[in-house]
Amino acid sequence: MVIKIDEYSDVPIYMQIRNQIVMGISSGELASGEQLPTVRSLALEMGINTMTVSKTYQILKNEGYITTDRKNGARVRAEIKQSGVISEENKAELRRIVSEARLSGVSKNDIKNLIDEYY
Amino acid sequence: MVIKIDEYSDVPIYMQIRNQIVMGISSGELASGEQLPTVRSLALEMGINTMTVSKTYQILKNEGYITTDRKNGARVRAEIKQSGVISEENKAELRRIVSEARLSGVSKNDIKNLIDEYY
Amino acid sequence: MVIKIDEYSDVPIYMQIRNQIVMGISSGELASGEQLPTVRSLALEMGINTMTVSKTYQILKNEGYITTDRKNGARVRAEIKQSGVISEENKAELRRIVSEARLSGVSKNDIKNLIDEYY
Amino acid sequence: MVIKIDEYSDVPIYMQIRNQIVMGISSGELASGEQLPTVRSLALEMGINTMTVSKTYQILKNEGYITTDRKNGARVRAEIKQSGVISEENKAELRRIVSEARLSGVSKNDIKNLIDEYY
DNA sequence: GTGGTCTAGACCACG
DNA sequence: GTGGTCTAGACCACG
Repeated sequence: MVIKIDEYSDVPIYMQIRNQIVMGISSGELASGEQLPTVRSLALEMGINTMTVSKTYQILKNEGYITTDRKNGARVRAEIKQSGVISEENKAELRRIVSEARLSGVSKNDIKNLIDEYY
Repeated sequence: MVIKIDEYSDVPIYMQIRNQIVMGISSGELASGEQLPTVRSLALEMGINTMTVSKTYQILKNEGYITTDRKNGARVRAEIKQSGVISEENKAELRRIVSEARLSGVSKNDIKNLIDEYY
Repeated sequence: MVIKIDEYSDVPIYMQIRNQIVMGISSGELASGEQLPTVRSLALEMGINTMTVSKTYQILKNEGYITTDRKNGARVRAEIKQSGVISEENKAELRRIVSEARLSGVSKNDIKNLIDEYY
Repeated sequence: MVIKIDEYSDVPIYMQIRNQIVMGISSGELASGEQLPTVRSLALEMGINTMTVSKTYQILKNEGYITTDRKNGARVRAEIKQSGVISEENKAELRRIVSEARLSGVSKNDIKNLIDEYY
């Protein structure tokens, strides 16, 4: 899986990587149980510091998306806990996006088509 | 229109205000051409720095949502330009949210229902 | 409140500080809404790196014990969410401690007296 | 006695095994003088490194919970020395757990009921 | 002035 | 070899 950093983005690097890995898991590009690159190799590959990648992995681990151990490195977690709900933060973000889309003249159906595309 | 600040949020205050005004315009709570409070009065009312409100208005103006002049103060722009598309940033955010919702076991329809609710 | 680091402990520094702040909040030594030392001042006072203190504050924030913002620094959160239950991790730890105490010849009542003392 | 490793736990494997054996001795599931599996067989059974099991036995021996010799292998120690007190480390841990439970809205009695259950 | 992010580099425990 | 911790130092956004 290719991870790309937008150096001009306001989103911190560790969060950009986190987001792309989450999307990779969701899309199936990263399979359940699949090995992730080591902290060092990913850092080297992306030209960033190991601490930054380490922070990403710790967040993903905390969120229950991956598991890490010193022996095997990081892996996509076999059984990701399903809360069954969208977080309040994400709901607020979704509402903001929908509002902006509406003001830009985007139809409700156009948004729903994007949902279909991304889901 | 009542604007509420979440002191626990990571979203900067100026951005929280900006988002709520945009959502207010989208929902119609803030009518086209409607006068917004002055920077000073809004800052006073919310107990925040005038610089913060000023920054919010500057952004809203740059985004084309409001107009400002010394005579009339800030007003909701009569004709907001409609690009007809969702910004790349918002698309990326939407994709992230959909991915996380999917991994949380939320169905595609549940998300679409939220779109209906927010649109 | 005085925070003390045991440099010979296996518990990481950031976690030692985190634990002491949590205990301070629980005991009331740190009042609701009370200001915590700034990252820089605490780091200086304890002779450790700001990153280490920063990590502590981020964990406490994540756990809902404190709130941080760039303006006011860190404060004990006014309304700490109460799950009403002991985490599985803490239950496992408690069970381990009770088992070891029992094997050391410590009576059930002695342990309960400690609970009274610490609660 | 069945020993189970939680691959998602931050507790090192050698410590997880150590803890379960100690709890097994305390509960009586492992009787006084009972033979423990050999390092090799336990490692094979659990699919882990013999070094890991060896480290576990070394610790248990140092702590006075088991005896080891080349002839008899490892056995639960017949007379485990009873200090009569809880170690300072365990007291600190207990205090942390009680503090967190209290802040989570868990009553003193709920904790004591757990003591009854685990003792 | 505050917390947040990031780097370069180091050492450590686990296995 | 792996992730985890920590330092010294820097720059940034927010307010």
